Amino acid sequence: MPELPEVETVRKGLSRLVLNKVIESVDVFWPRIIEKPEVEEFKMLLVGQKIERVDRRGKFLIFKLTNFDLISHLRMEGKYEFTPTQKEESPSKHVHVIFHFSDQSQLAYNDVRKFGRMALVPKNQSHDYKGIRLLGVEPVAPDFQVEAFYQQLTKSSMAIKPLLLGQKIVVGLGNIYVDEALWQAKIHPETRANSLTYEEAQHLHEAIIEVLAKAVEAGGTTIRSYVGALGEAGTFQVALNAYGQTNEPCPRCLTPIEKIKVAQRGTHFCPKCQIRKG
DNA sequence: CGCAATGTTCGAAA
DNA sequence: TTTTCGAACATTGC
Repeated sequence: MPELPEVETVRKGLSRLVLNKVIESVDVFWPRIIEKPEVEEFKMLLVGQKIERVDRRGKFLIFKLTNFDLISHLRMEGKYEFTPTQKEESPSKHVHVIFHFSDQSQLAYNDVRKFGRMALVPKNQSHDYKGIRLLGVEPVAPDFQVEAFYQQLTKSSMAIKPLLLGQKIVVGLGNIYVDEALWQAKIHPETRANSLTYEEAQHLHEAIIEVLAKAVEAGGTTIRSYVGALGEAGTFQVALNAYGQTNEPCPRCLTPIEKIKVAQRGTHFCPKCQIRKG
């Protein structure tokens, strides 16, 4: 589910449903989900903690608790499922963590591929956490500036697509929205970052902001529909121009969209609009 | 059966 | 030392 727009939608959903809930107990069925501290301590420290706020940094969710920050990354397929009353049935196959609240409601973490991770760190220390510390800027003004963006691009010989997926320059883009932003900016995904002109960087900068902002506004793009999971705004709320449009006509020039592999990721682009030069 | 899937991390190679 | 590349993580569905 998760690129920035989807994570932001989940954040809003959680803010609505679990704010001020007090954790009574925690179940962990797949210990590797918990990065730190060790599982028993993780469960113990969370008892009695109240959820005061839910924040987001890049694609990371941050639960602001009484005495800790609980960091959660959904990776490829992580989902949160809120249940207002205690559940009778045993948790479904792909639920790996359950937070039980004092009012009998509960929040379950479901993740088919088990790639997601959680970590508990001291209060207000999430910015120091390994995965968060080196993140680039949020893709909104005034954090995200063209001049700085262009300067960063000139420093790398990587193809532009994997560079943007790396989250080191600007956060939030994943495989779907990076294809969309590059299509909108008319830049070939394999173009070397340091061969982009200032003007191309400007177009890309604008495209990144617009693509992500529109998707946030629409509540994210859902490819697979999962009933009952937070952040499932429903179906296809954002029209995709490139991603998943293999052989479909480019909405600008009607040339069939092509699919190639770039840095081991499926990559969709228009061979006419997005000419590779660098 | 083989491959691809909304992401990050780690270690090796350059 | 730094940057870049590819494999690994785990499961499902086409």
